[in-house]
Amino acid sequence: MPLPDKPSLEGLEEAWSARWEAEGTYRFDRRQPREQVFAIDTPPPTVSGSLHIGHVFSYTHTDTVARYRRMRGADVFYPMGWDDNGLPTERRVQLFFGVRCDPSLPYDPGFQPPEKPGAEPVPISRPNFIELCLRLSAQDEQAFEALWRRLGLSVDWSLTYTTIGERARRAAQRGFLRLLDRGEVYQSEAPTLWDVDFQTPVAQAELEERQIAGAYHRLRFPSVAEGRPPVEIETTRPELLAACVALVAHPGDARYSDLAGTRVRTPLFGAEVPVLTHPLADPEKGTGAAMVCTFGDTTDVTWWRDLGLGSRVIVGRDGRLLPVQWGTPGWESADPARAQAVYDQLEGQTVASARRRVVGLLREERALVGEPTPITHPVKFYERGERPLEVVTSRQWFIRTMDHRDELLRRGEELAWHPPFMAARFRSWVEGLSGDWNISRQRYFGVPFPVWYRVRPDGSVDHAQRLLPPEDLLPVDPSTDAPPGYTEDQRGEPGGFAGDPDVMDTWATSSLSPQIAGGWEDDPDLFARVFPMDLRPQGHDIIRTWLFSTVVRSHLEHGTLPWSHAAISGFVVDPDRKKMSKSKGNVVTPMALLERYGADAVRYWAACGRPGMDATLDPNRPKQVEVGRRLAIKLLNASRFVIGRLDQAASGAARSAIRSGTLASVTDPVDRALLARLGNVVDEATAAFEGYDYARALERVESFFWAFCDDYLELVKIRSYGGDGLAPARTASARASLRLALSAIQRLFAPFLPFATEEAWSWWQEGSVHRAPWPTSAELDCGGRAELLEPVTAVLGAIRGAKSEAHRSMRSPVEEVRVAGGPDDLEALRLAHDDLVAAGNVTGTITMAPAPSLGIRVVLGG
RNA sequence: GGGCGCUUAGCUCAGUUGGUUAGAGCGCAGCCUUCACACGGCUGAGGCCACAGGUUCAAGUCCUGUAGCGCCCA
Repeated sequence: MPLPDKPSLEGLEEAWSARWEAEGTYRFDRRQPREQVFAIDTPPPTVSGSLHIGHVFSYTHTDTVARYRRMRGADVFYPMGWDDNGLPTERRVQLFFGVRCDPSLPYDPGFQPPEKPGAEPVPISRPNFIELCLRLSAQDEQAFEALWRRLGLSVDWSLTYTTIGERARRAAQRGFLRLLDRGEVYQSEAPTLWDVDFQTPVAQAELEERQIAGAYHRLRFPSVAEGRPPVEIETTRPELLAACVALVAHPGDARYSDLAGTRVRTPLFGAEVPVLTHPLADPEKGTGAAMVCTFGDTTDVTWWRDLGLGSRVIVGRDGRLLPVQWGTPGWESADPARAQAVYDQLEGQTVASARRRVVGLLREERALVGEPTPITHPVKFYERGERPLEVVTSRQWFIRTMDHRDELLRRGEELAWHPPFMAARFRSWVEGLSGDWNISRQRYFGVPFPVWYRVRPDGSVDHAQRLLPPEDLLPVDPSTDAPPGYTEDQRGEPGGFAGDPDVMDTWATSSLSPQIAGGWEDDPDLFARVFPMDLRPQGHDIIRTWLFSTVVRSHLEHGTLPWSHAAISGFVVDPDRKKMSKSKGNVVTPMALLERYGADAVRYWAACGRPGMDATLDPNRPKQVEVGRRLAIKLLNASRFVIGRLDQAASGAARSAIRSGTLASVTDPVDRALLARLGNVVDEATAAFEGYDYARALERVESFFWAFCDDYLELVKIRSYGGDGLAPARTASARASLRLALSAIQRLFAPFLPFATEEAWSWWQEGSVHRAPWPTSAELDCGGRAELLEPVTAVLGAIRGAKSEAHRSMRSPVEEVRVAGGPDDLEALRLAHDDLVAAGNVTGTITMAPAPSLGIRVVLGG
């Protein structure tokens, strides 16, 4: 390819991504044995969201490592997945098409969504709804892929998977059935955090605490025994009074030591409840005593469990108060008729309006002490939800994690974390686990549980009588498929079957990403070549979710870690150090940046971010991106210059001799010193990459490159031209050194600036730079001494400084340079004498005198 | 409340077993339109390395404590 007159970054992305795709540059070669493979468990982005700059940031980190490994000769398994499974897609489909899923409707094969979403969502069947989910996520995936290609990710696009695709469904259902078979998954009626808007349970990992405004209501509970004083408690949820089953105080709280074990009556409802002690009762909060309800929050669940209390459930899944019969077992009252009369005013109300009503009633009964005190307090929310979570009791599937905590902690220690301190995130999460992993979701667009139940003769579902499919039938959808041995007309009929209506939590599927991408059981040959994988790259925000759940699944299914290394990326924050988020409105769209500055520039900025460290980005003035763009352009220009020098050799034979010039041609000490210094840089960059520290590698290479351009190129420029009075061997030495250095520099930058390096490489080399071998210090070793360059560049700098201070042109002549220094310095300067004279345009002499330290004086010519 | 991270030039950040006079880029100032590069280049100014103790011949680096910021978990 000819050297361009004026190199440019414009258009490189389109041209080279097309070429890489056509030539299969990043194709995984599945014939390679496991030892040759470097397998990456790439995070599948949620396609219904939008790709933001944080994605670009962390995926670039991974890509630099992938490219490094490929150049080191590894066969890199680097698939992309799309996480289309789950709630975000459902929400997007509902809004985009104006529909809602009604599972009771039959499938309509001819259904077309409305042109424009109407005011009222159109109810459609579950299969129709899922079709729309698939349709929309396919569109989103295309947009995502285009962005990734633009960014230059060296992904093998033939390996792409989705978390709702057939392979994923089969893997998730197979994984579920195997855990069920081994007793590691179980079904249970249990208190569960529930989002009343999303109508779904929420796992511990999806929780978020928010500070919200509330009020302490001080309630007076009369003692059952005559003559004893009442007990006062403070609560933020007076509407749950009917659900109160006990009062608790801290065992060390002297105020309540006499009362523990006595009984009190609930106001309004007259239910007799015990006063108990528990260490979780906080003596600092309110009166020190609290009421235990079934259930106001997770602490209630703990008290209820630890103290073996009965339950009075009053909040339904719709967030409204359930019907209750006072005076029946479990609902005892000193005055059942009155309790019922009170409760009848509350039944069917939302918790918020029930609260107002209860407060009014308490006030009338003088059971409310004083006025409510406004406070802000932490309340648990679903991370995507808008209303506080309720605790409801329902039938859910759980994967056992509590039994395996110690083993999981050991897995965490076994894993190599980059940076190492991220291991603490995993450890503290596992140590703090409070329950097994709830994997049930009452949603539609997810992997269904592959389970049916027998229907009793009376038409009720017998959850104990499960009907399971054999593995070779997977994936199944129990809502449309009949279990083996049954026909569809027996669905819901006495003696027939009923499908499990739930789908799995998204993490229950994406926790199998290594298995899905690696072809677990579907393609045993592939799986053996890639699993366990080498690297899991991801953000630190999902250590407790994705990383944790992947470790759990691999541990339980394969008895191993899913990968040996975890590389954790930080966040992108705005100039005020605020995390970028949609709600703050400080999100940066990556495509605009890529179009404006080019992919290499954006990648440079990303690769400057140390592993695990947050990076700042000012979208109005992305300075590091601008620096990256300058660097990429500089690389093109420097390449053009060096390659142009090589081409200056007149005859074709001489040219090819120079192009293939070997270390043997490098005879000049200055050139040898340069290659020695570069060899050190290669070693440092290699060591940094081996430790997954791409940022350090980049920093080393970049600082060498600037010095190479500023000093070395200037020093040998004249000599590399050859000509009058120059020994041909000295010119040949400069050219060979330039050639060797440029080749190494281009390869060192290739993981960071894939487009500019590939472009410049194509001007003079065969094949892709991304398939070229990573440089080694051995290929640059010609016995040079790197230190030699230091006094030489110091003198060069002094000459430039003198001219700059005198406001002279850099080409202006130098009359005399007087150098004082140690023997090594002076020896180095003697060796570089001719280059210094040429580069500095020294018309007079360079004189040298011995001295303890280096001193330089420059006398400019007239 | 517990854990983790950060605090170095106006800004963004390097600084890896402790070792000369603490680095880079941006920004700023000045200069150079030089035959790779004006989408440039060169030169320069600018720092009590958050604070207080300690270990050491020697501390930005190790230890202890304090403060501020951020994240995670209660």
